[in-house]
Amino acid sequence: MSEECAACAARLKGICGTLDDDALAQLSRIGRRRRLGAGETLIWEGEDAPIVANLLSGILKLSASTADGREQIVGIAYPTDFIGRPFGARAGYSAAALGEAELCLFGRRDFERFARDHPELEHDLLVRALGDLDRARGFMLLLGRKSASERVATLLLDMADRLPTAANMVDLPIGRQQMADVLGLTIETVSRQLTRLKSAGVIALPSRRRLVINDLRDLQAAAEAA
Amino acid sequence: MSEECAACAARLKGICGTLDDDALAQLSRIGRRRRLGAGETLIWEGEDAPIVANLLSGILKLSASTADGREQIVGIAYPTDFIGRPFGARAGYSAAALGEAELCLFGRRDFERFARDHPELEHDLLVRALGDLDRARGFMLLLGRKSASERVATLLLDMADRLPTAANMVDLPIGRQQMADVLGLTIETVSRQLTRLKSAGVIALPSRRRLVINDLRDLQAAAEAA
DNA sequence: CGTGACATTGACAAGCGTCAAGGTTCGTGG
DNA sequence: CCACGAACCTTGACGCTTGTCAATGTCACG
Repeated sequence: MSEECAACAARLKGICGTLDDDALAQLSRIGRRRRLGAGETLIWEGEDAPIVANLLSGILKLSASTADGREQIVGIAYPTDFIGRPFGARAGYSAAALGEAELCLFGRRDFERFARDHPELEHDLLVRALGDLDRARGFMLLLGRKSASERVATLLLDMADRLPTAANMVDLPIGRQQMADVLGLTIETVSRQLTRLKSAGVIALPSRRRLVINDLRDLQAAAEAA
Repeated sequence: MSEECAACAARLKGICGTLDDDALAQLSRIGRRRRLGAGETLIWEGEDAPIVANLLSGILKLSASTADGREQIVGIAYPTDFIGRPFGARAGYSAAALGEAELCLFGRRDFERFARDHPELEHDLLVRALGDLDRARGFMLLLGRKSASERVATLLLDMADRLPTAANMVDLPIGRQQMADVLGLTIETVSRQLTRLKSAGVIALPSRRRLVINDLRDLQAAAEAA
């Protein structure tokens, strides 16, 4: 096992978490580190993606777009998440860094070969894929059937859930435009709904990227109807 | 291997397709057949689903709903598709038969145990899950960013692609309300868009459940913009 | 031939997108 | 430390798309 792997952020919770030292040593031989600058794209929608990766730090957005440029964010990757599409060449969506990010990259073919020899890794990938699928389908309900205010409230709750929170305060990892791209709305509508929730006293927004939840129950109510 | 398995529709393309005769014999011991009547629900959203299944014939809808009853279809299962959520108890969506259906059922726990002992099966499940995930994410773009006419055109193309087609003619497996539930629209909007496409000469609708594509290119164009 | 489910059509209203004009925040360099 | 500029966000006015409500039409089956 490489020095790097031993000290790696993803050693426990990333895809390497299931592997023993021997296997990890093998895997480390086909992997390499890479930094991504803010906004840099790792995978392009529609192209043959020759790589897969494990996200070590930072946040990536996974997005699909129409021919005329409308964009929909179809997933957000957090550290230790697996990125890419093994066992199938064409990428259905782009992956781009929101801010600086660090990854552990693998050639897709190399990785596939390695995975087929390591059932415990494939099991882990399966569990991750099923979780992603559950999340994607939950979002389909939001995108297909929820109103703007329900969408915004749902997203705030989601982020409060998945991000470090102290005393009901969350540092938002994305700006308004990206919230809009996640929710299938425009930036203006997101802004208006945030203002509404603020005026109603449900939340406070002490700065652009900081959220305080004043009344969790009201926010949960707003996420389910209104 | 049981008699039944040998003659089964899913023997080749279902999850059993990867297994050798010995393994299949084992699997057949924990599986059982079941018929579902039209509209019957196999899995309820939010409940602990104790089973998984392989669809043999018929079509199932996978759907999620809001507390106040709005429904979104998050997937459609065709014969040989795998249904259910191994390695996680709570079902994120319901599965119900559209018309008569026949399945091969497994206890979830039994199936999980079997899968962990058969890496080739887990690999197959992984590939299926990744495919489902791609499809779900493609639909997120549709639900978040496409107009009503683009959505309807996209669905028609999708069905023409995945269903038996003869001379540009497709027998639609679902009614207008279910199209609306797939597309995140109302039945009236679906109906109006179909009328529009019909009036434009792009398609013909000789009967409720029968579609003829007159001009494939126009339909493809309609799916991408307008 | 009648009945009920399914589909179409129309009128209207609401919700969200579009366009446009400020306002705020943050980083940079003076 | 302040001033400036750019990016980001908010707010307002308006109109289009789609949802809602209601009436009518059509098909399939008994």
